[in-house]
Amino acid sequence: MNEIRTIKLYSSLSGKKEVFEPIVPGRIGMYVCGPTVYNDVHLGNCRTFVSFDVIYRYLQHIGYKVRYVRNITDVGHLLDDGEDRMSKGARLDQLEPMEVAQKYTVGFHDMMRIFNTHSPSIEPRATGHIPEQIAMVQDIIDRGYGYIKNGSVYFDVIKFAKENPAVYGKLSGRVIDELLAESRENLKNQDEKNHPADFAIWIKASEEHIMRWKSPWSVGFPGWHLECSAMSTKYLGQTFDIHGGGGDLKFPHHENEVAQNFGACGCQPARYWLHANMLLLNGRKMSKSEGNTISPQELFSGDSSFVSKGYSPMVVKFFMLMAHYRSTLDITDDALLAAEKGFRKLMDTNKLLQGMSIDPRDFDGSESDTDRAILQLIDEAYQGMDDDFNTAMALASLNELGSYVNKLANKQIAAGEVAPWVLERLKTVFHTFISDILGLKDETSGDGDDTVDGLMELILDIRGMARAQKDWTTSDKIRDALAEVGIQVKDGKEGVSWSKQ
RNA sequence: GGUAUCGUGGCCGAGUGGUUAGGCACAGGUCUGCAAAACCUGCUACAGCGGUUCGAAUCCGCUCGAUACCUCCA
Repeated sequence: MNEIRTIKLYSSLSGKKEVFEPIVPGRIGMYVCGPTVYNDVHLGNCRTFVSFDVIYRYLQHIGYKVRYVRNITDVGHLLDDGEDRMSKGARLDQLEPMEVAQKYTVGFHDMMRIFNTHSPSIEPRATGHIPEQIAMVQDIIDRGYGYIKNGSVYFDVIKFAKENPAVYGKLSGRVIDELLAESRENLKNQDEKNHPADFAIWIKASEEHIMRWKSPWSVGFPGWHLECSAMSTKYLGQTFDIHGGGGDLKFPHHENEVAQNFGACGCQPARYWLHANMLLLNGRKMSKSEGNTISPQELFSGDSSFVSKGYSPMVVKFFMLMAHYRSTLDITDDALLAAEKGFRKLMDTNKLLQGMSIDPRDFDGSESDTDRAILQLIDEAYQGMDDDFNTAMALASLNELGSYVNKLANKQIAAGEVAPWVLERLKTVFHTFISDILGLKDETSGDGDDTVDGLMELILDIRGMARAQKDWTTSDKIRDALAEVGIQVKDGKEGVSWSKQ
């Protein structure tokens, strides 16, 4: 068994990069906050889940057994008026809450498939874990951090923060004194909470509320942050390795999650907290109300004033991976155009590489500078991933490796300069990074379509014959006609190849 | 207002106390029947102002700007 590579990751809890050490050697428990299924999936959501998908894939690639839990939240998010989000959606659409949840869950899964992400190991639903949530509310009450008001249960943030000053606020950088000060002013517009910073963990359902369950305190429903605490505990244990999510969940969601877990068990839920950063559109945050937004579908179809054309899902994914997951990423048409070209080039290079072989008789038997450079770049690709999953760095190395591939194909590097085993290693690494780690796939080439491949072979063969006779009219006609249907013919030193644009 | 993060060349975007990130675009070249593709070369930047240092774009301070969070939000 190979030794697992040492990786570093940036944890929001400590605010710095740390060397990752699993609780159980060789195994990782990772929890990522999934979507609330009351709406079509947001593009920013896609970036977060693509980021964690790559993290999941890489951890597995380097040898960890990973249990990846990503929830579906189908209850528990409150609106301003206290109405549950799910039931509001239900009323508007005249659907059962579960119907709404089902519809958007399916849509979410479709989108994740379009982005070629792996399914989590477990995808628990909040409504499927009501008993666990009720049990956790009881634990919190038993440990003195919950109080009951008219059938609802609230988490006593002030008491918790005072008794655990090193815990509350650490993740999001909140200052407890400020929390206390701020509150006095707000004390007048009181609701049931003792303090504005407190939050509901169980809510008594009003008469017309459709989603309701029996509990010791009332017929009601669980609070918004509780499902993640309860489900992560159930499937990964009280303390697990990695907790992830979008950066905007840091506060209050994750901070309160920590408080709940700590309040229930006296321990930190996760050792490392990872947060993916936001997506911007033309330098500004995406906002529906300001019209500064684009949906995944609009991005794919080009049906939006923000883009000049449609971009395929893999181009969008590649674009996301060109940036580090912890940086904000600005979507612009120019940037997407650049990503599209870069992606196609990488795919073409990979295709070229996978078809290459070196005749051992050409190999001069010595290790060359080229060999060393290639091995060095491969190492750098891995180092990039080891360093907080820096996909941008890994892609930069792949691009540089790609230039060697092309040079080799163009005979600008002699075949004898690359050792056969180095070429094999390069082929494996390229394929591994593109398919297994980054989860990219070539969506434009013939993709094993024998009919298309056969036809293209015939067409290019005829063109070759025409060219041999210097019949430029015929050969150019073929080239131009193919270009019109989006097929680019590439005349190389080693013969003709083609790719779909 | 409070709290964070960030501000990199024409565009996007890594990185970082002293050495070329990478992609796209652009210019020149090689190759080619022509073109495309590919390859080579060039464009060498780190918001502004101070400070620390032998040396800072990288550390510190201030200013300006951006983004996020401050109980809807990936």
